[in-house]
Amino acid sequence: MRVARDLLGCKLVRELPTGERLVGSIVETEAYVGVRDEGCHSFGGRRTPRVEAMYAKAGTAYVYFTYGMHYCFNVVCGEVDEPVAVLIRAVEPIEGLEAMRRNRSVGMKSAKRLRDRDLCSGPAKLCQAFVIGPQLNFHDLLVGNQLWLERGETVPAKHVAKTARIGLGTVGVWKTKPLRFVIRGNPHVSVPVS
DNA sequence: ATGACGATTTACT
DNA sequence: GTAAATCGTCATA
Repeated sequence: MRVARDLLGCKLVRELPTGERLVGSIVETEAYVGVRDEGCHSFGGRRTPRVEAMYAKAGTAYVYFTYGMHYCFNVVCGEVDEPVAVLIRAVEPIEGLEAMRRNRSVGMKSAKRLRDRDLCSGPAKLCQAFVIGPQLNFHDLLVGNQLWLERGETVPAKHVAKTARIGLGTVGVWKTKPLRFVIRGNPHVSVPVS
C-alpha cells in the first residue's frame, strides 16, 4: 500500500527507560490490507483481543507475539475500525548500535559479536534490538515519546522493489500479491531481493 | 479443556 | 539445507 511504500526511508526512533536512544532507517515493510486480505490477522473481520490494536486509529502501534518467542511491530494506518497495518520488517541501524547488539545478544548460545546487518534485519530481530514488546501494543506513535517515527529521505521509485510477502501460510492469491516493499540492494533487509 | 498453529530465528547436519 | 525452540491465541468440543 501507499503507506508501506512511503515508510521506506523513514526513521524509527526509540527512547529507552534508561535514556538510551536507538534510531533505525526503515528498509523493508509489508502491507496487511484488512478484512479481505487472507494473510492478515484481521481477515474476515476477525476481532479478538490479540488483533484489537489493528482496529485503533492510524498511528497506533500493533505489537503481537508469535512462535512462542518473538514479537513483531506494525504501524496501524487505517481509519478507526478499519484494520489495516504495515509490518516493519527491517531497519538499517543508525544510532545506538551497541545497545542494539547488547539487546540482541540476550539468550543467544553463540556469544560472537553480531554484524551490523544482523541487528535489525527481520521483524522479530528489530523488536528485540529496539526492546519493543507487549508494553508498546496500542502505543500512540504520534506522541513522540518512547517510540515514534520521523521523516527521512524520500526513497526514489527506482530504489523500491516490490515482492510477495514473507512467511505466509496457505492464503490463496494473497500469498503472491506484491505487498512487500524493500530498498533495492540494501544489505540490512531480512531476505535479499533477487 | 484441548489441540493445532503461527506475519520467526537460530543452531545444527 | 533441515529442525528445534517455545507458548499465547483461537477454534472446536
